[in-house]
Order: sequence, then structure tokens, then C-alpha cells
Amino acid sequence: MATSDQRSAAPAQQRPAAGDAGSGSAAAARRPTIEDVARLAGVSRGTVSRVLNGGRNVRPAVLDTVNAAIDALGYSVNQAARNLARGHTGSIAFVISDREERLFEDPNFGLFVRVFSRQLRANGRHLLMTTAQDEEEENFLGDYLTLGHVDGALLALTHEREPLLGRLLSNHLPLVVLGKPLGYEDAFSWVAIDDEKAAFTVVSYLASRVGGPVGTVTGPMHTSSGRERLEGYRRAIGDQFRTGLVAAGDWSLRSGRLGAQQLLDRNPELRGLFVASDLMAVGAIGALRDAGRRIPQDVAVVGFDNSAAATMVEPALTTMRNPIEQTALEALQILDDQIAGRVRQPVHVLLSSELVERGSA
Amino acid sequence: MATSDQRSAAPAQQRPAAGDAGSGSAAAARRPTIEDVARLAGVSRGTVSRVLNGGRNVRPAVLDTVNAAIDALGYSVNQAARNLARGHTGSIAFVISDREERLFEDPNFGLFVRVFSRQLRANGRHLLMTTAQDEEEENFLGDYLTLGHVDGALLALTHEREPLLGRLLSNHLPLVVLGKPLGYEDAFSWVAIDDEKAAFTVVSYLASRVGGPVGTVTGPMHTSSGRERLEGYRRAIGDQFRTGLVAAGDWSLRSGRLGAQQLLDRNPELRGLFVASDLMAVGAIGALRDAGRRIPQDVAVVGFDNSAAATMVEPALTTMRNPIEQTALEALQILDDQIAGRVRQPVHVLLSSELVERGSA
DNA sequence: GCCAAAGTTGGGAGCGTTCCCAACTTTTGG
DNA sequence: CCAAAAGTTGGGAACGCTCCCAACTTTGGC
Repeated sequence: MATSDQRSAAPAQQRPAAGDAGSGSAAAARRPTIEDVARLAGVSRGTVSRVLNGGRNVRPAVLDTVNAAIDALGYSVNQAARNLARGHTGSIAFVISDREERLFEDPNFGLFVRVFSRQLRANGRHLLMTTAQDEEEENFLGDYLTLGHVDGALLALTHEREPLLGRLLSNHLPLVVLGKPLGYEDAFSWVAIDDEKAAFTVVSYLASRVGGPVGTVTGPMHTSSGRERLEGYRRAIGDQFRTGLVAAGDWSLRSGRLGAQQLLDRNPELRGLFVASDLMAVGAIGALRDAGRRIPQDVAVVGFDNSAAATMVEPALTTMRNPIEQTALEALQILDDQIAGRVRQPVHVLLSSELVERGSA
Repeated sequence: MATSDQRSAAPAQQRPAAGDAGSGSAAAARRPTIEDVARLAGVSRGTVSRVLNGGRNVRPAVLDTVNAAIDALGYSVNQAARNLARGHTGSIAFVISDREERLFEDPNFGLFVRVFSRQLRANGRHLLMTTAQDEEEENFLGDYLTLGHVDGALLALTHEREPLLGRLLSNHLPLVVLGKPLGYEDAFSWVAIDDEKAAFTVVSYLASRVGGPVGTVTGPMHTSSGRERLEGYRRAIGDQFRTGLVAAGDWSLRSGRLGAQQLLDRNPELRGLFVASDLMAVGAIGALRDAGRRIPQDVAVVGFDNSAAATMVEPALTTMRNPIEQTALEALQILDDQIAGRVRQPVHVLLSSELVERGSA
């Protein structure tokens, strides 16, 4: 290993007060339990528990007393004990099966994480993130999820058809897939964006503002989004459609650049370009620039996803904003319904994206 | 809300076998407990527990019998019960305090998550990710961490000085900071990259290959990395240093572009450029191109971080690769030492980055 | 062979909750 | 004012594991 490291204990420094007399001191402050609270408040364990769980059927005066005791002691519930007693774990897995480490480049994931955390936190549950990037890890993960360490799972599908899905099928873990699980659409609940419709919307918009031919750089065809965005494009331009107007991309910036170059070679008269992701659109704009085109005067460009990249480029991208937050909320709702046993059949939700007009078209 | 949604229960479809007779069937397959295993194996609870925890002091024959019973029953330990009995939670928080949602654009985070998950998984623990993006959430998080829901925490510092740190100071939660906690360097354990040294390395390399002046686009000065990378640059170019060769950036692509433009205006004879992050370097390269410079012939450019962006650009960036994996491992090691009480003083580790030669310099 | 030491095993006592039932108290309606 | 109904409270019994001690078994040295 080429990296050297240097390790140092900090010089003995004064700690700012903090009445901690080291290890040998008396009465090691044991974490208070529900019994301690009960004793202090002069009520029973049961009553404290009721207060902890919503305070129903507790006299207001008693409620106040107990709450005061809780505050005084700095008591907080012991999750492990609660989980054991309740018979569930109180945590939800956010599973990210991602072979390509592409995951963290997608700004949407951040939002998903935030929304999930916030929602779960509201009822004292935890979000437990896990990733699996190879077959071995997927197996481990499959076992893990199957073995009931978790009450349910939210599965983020990044790209390809997921082998994990087949494994999970036979098992009864409450599960909601984010995005359409290609090949398993009927077997699982999922929440996805209506890519076809969104693409139709943005391409129609683009076509209406532009005189000549409108091309597209697609996403990969082995993804549901890639296919549907192409489908929406096709429907929007109708009989103008020619395969020469379609270049294949793979969501990467570079593939956007390449696709645009290709399209330009084949269609020097190109006037509009629908790029199936913002990141690719950034690449495409680079290529158009290199070819001397002005944007949007010579070629109008629209992207998709409203990602951070959209505003990093000049001119800022006109794109589609996906309802990430709503997706997260719906998914959690469905998951909770499943966990509670309120639904047994898979549920499917399709959400619409919105046009964001900026300077590129 | 402008998004419409459509919701549908799946058409009743055949499920592939899976001996699940719905809800009304007999003997709802209760999850097997340690007692079930003990009964089947003809041993006591205690023995099964020993097997579960390493199998020491168990006769080999018995060990096999018990393991067979475990497999036969598909038994897995109930984490909640184990945690309750052991008195700790078995989970580690990965706290991401990020006001700017920039987090998920940093590919390093993905690697951190993966390494942490893998390591913890090896001894049956969980990684519990949480984010806090505003003051309220930080308070909640502070409470959360303080209240002992977690055995320890790994804190990812994204950019600025963290108010959360002050809050955590008075509390005894095992905690390791990833990156240098500006203003709290002595109070917490941390693992960081030696930015100064790395910048010195890459700038020395750059200067050695180039005839004329070498400029830099910096990171923000309120971050430790921003300052130290500038410091390394300064030391490397020695008495060539002039403030006119320094442009301020903020890690964003756009600021890289702006910085390079500014530098070029002030130094038309610029021959080398050290950009303090790859993302900014991508922007800088765009600006250099716009100004008609060839890379690396006219101006040689180096970045920092070896992020995904580095290979997305033409020519691919020469940059510094940070030992993310090693950082994660060290941090976890220190955290475990703290949790086990093996160390009480803060520990600091500084790791070195490596030069990655590609085409841009 | 014998005895002490080492290795192995069983099972009681928690760990800190929730759940639930029985007992008690208050409210309500006539 | 009384009885029934509704509301409130206490505390026993889990939940499923680990820890630990006492009892039992095997090993090893002389």
C-alpha cells in the first residue's frame, strides 16, 4: 500500500468541565429505565408505558407528572426492549442494489434518504441503508432481508433487471420497489414515474418551439425508464420519427456527448434534441457547442430529471422535474399498509413529472 | 400539487407456487427461537447460544448437531432480543450533516457506505444512516445520538464548521469524525487525508512538467481541505507564488469555470493549473477550451479526488486518489476501540493520497 | 488408577419493554 | 342516589436472548 499514515494520540488536553471523574468513580450513571420513571412519578410501569405510547386513557394530571419525571431523568425508551416486546424491529431497509457504483451520483437518492428518514423518525423508526454491489453481497442481503431483521424494505432499482428480485419473490417480506421492476411488474408493489407521459410532454413542448427535426439521445434499453422515455418521444413526434434521429446513450455524460455528435453527423439540420437525462444533456450541449451550434437558437435542447447538472450548464437546462418526494411518501405509505396487513395484493402507483422551463429550449 | 397519480391494485394473478395458503391457514409459521433449536438438537438453550457466539467450549459433535438443527429450522437470531440481553444496540450511525444537499454528488460517500456496511456486517452489526440538513434536524439528531440508540457514530463532515460538533462535545458517545473537524481538532477522534502534502505532491509534479506560471483554483477557505490544498500549492511553487495566480472556488463545477477564466484574464501566459477538486477542474477545462487553449499542450491541468468526473472529460484528468477505503477502515477501528473502552484519548490519523497520471498534465 | 484441573453442559436470572386482564375509580343517565 | 358504563391504574406474563454459576464429564500427570 503506497499510503503512509501517521497516527497520534492527542496531547493530554483539558476537557471543558463535564463532570466525568474517569472510570473509578461511584455510581456509574446507569441509563434510566421505565421503572425509574414510574417510581419517581409515583405510578406504575404500565402507566408510564401508556404515556410513552400516546398517553391514551391516562388522567391529564398523571400524564403531566409522568412527563415531568421523564424529563427530569432524561429518560428515553430502550429500543431493543421495545422491539423485543412488540415483536418487530422498528426498522426499514433502504436497499440499493447497484452494480455500478453509480448510485451516489444520482442526486435523487439523497432526497429519498432524507424523506424516508424524516418520515420514519416521526414514529420512532429507523432507516437502515444497505447496498449490494455483487452477487455475493446480494445473497447476503437476500438472507438478511428474509431472516426478518427488518420490518420491510424499500428497494431502489438503479438500472438493470435485478436478480435479487427473483430471490425475494418467494419470501413474504413487505417490500416496495422504487421504479418499475422490469420483468416483475405484477409481482411486487412499486411506485414509479410515468416516463412515457413525461417524455411525451417535454418532447411536445420542444417540437412546438422548433422548426426542423427533433432527435433524441436515449437511456439504456434494458431499463424501463430508457425504453419509456424513447416511447414518449416517439409518440410525441409522430410520423416525423426516423431511426436516424435516435442515438443510444447509457445515462453517462460521455454517452450524451457521443450521441449528440452522432446525431449531428447524420442530421446537420437538427433543430431540437431531447436527451433522456440531464447528465447526458450536459455532454450533448458540449458536443453541440464544439460543432458551433448556439443553444437554443440553432439547436434547442431538453433534458430529464431536473438534476443538479441542469443548472450547472450554460444555458440552464429545460427539463422534467420528477416528484421524488411524493414517490418516497407513496412508497412508504404502501409499505406501511403491507406491514400492517391492510393490503395483500401488489399496489402500483404512477406519478407525473413536471416541465421546468429554463434557457436551453 | 400538479402531479396526478394513478393507483391500481394488480389484477389477481397466479403466484408461482410458494406454499402460502393465505391468512386463514393453520400454524402460522412462527419464527423459530433458540429454544426450538435446542429442543431439536437435544441440548440446552445455553449450548445453542454458545454455538451462535463462536462455538467455544462446545464438543465438536454437539456443535455439528446444533448447526444442523439451525439449518433445518432456518433459524436466525432475533436481534432485538440479543441487543436487549447484551445491553447494546448493535448499530452504528453514519451521520451526514449536510446543509447543502451536496452529499450525494460526492462519489466518495458511496464508497464509505459500502465499506462501513461490509465491515459491520461481518460481525452482525448494522449501519444506520442519518442525515441532518437543518438546525431542527440537527437537534433531533443530537438527542438521538445522545440518548443511546446507537453504540457509536461516524460523522461525515461535508463542508463548514459544524454546530452539531459543539453539541456532541459534552456527551460521551463514541464518535469518529471523517475529515478534520475545524475548530474541534483536539476534542474528537478523526481520520483525514493529508491535503497539504497531497497538494504539494501534485503541484510539484505539475510544475516539473511545465515551463511558465502555475495557478490554482481553490476550495472554500472555511473548509480544512480548501485551506490545506492551497497551502500545499503555495509550498510547492515556493517563491513563484503570487496572489494573482489564485482564484477562489467553492467546489462547484461552475466556480471552476469562473476561476479559470479569471486566472486566464490575469495571466495570459498561464501554463499550469492546479484545481482543488475534479469537479471544478472539469469546469476549468471548459473555460480553457473556450479560450482556445489546448490541454495539456498549452495549459496542463491537474485535479484532486479522482472522482468520476475525472474520466468523463477529455483529456482525462491527472489527479490525486484519496484512500477512502483505508479512511473508512481506520475510522471504524478507532470507533470500535472507543466503544470497547480500549482508548479514551482522541486519536488522529492522517492518510496520504496518491498521484494518478492521466492525460491532462 | 486416582485426583485435580480443564472442559462442557444445563438452566435460572435478568435485560426493559408492551400487552392484557382484573381491580378500582369516575362519570352518566334515569 | 344508584347502578351500569366508561375510564383509569397496577402488575403479572411474556418477548428471545446472553451471562453466569453450579454441576457434571473428560483429560492428564504421576
